[in-house]
Amino acid sequence: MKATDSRNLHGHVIRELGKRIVIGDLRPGDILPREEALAESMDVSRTALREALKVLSAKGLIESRPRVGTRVRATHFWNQLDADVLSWRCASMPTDDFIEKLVEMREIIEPAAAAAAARRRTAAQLTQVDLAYRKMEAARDPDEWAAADLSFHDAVLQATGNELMISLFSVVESALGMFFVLSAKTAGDFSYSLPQHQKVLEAIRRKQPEVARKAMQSMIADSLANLHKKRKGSSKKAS
Amino acid sequence: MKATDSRNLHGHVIRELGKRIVIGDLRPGDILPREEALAESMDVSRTALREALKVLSAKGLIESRPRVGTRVRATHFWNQLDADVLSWRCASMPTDDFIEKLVEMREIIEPAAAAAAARRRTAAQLTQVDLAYRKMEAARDPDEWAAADLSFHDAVLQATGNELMISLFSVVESALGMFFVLSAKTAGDFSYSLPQHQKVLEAIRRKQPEVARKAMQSMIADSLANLHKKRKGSSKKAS
DNA sequence: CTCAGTACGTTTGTATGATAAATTTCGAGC
DNA sequence: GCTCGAAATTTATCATACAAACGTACTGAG
Repeated sequence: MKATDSRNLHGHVIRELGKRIVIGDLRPGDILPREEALAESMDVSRTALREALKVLSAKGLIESRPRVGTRVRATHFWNQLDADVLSWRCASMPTDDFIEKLVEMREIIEPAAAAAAARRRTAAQLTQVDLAYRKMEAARDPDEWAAADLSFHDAVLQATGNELMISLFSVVESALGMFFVLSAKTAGDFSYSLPQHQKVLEAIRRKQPEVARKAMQSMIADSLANLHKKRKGSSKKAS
Repeated sequence: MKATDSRNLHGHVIRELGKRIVIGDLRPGDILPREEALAESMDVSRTALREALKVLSAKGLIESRPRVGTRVRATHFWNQLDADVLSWRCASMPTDDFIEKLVEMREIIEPAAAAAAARRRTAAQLTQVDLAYRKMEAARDPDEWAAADLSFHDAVLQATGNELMISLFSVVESALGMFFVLSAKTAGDFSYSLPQHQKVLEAIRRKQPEVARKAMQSMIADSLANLHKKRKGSSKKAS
């Protein structure tokens, strides 16, 4: 699911430089070495390096000008919603601060998506949500449940018919996934939230936006509380 | 404020190809001409063309593989939240459908942002919101008011301290701006929403998230109703 | 002495041509 | 008919050269 394909050489350069910028190894205002020198130091041709620089430039991380060089741009120019930028940040940030921002985004999107899905869903889209719910019901182990859960939320998003919302969710979700998909799988009783999913499903079936919104809201709140409880427990165990 | 710099040659190629893909002139699954042929047809070198292709590839619009060629990817792979992709769509879509999706995003973000701002604002951030409000109060003409209005909403977003939300809003807002910033300026009494802005400001000052959310919600609802009224009026006049 | 204009050097921008790598397709051998 | 390999095509990468842009510094005039 990675955006940059690291099979390719310039993809590797993109990641390498991108990470160094996002992590803070290269800070805003800094001027990168000349293309020739930089290319040599990374063992690629200037052509390949420039292709990478153009991509980073499109992500808003850098800016190149003749004679002056390539400089790292201020963070408010960065394409924060870019899948790569997000994943690079996730790969570096040890603080919980950034995770909370991601969670906040999820808390905003999902209830709104549930409401929109309840308002505008087609019959086919409802079928997809229903199908995902039944897979959750039928899940016998955490792996199956996690996969079905993901497809449930995905089906709800699809039912909104708003590709901007879908895109936003998928970006945030994949970034968040790096953190607590695993902890979700280690839950003792993985199906505790099944009734709440059912409430969301029924509200969407009956086209009741506000009911769907509330149900999704409480579901996320519970999920977060559960996660916090677990984290507290594990940190206790670790200390 | 454009993301792609059309001063450069490859920037021009990016826009040209990007638009043709987003508009639908080149459809998902289509294979582009060979790089050599494409470069010649656009009067650029293969180097410049490839730099453009890499950027479009990073935006998820295309995918290149040896021997197979460069193909347009399915729309669900597109970086829908990319500033360029969004602006290219806005430049083409004649239907109101897409605008409604943008508005929906705005309706989701802004109340949530107001609530988050009320919860976490610093004193300095409050000062900025207050400053913007006073500029709105002092505005004497629609231009001044529009500028102050924008800085008010921007200040609220900044006060959330969540750069993901800021980035999302700025992308959506700049896309929406293409449409109804103008109609907002043609409003007869441009300051009709001042009391509602004050409510938002006061709620943020007093750190009342839910009050701020409601105030922002009703403000947007009014703004939309006003816009619809105007559009209906103008379409009546046109027919 | 100050300011403006111009020439120069450095760095990115663009072009060209060549070679490598990957992958599909086709053919040969079993 | 099936499998494996060779060939052809297209992208991937490289090397080199020149053009354009933009600071910088120098020079000349006021």
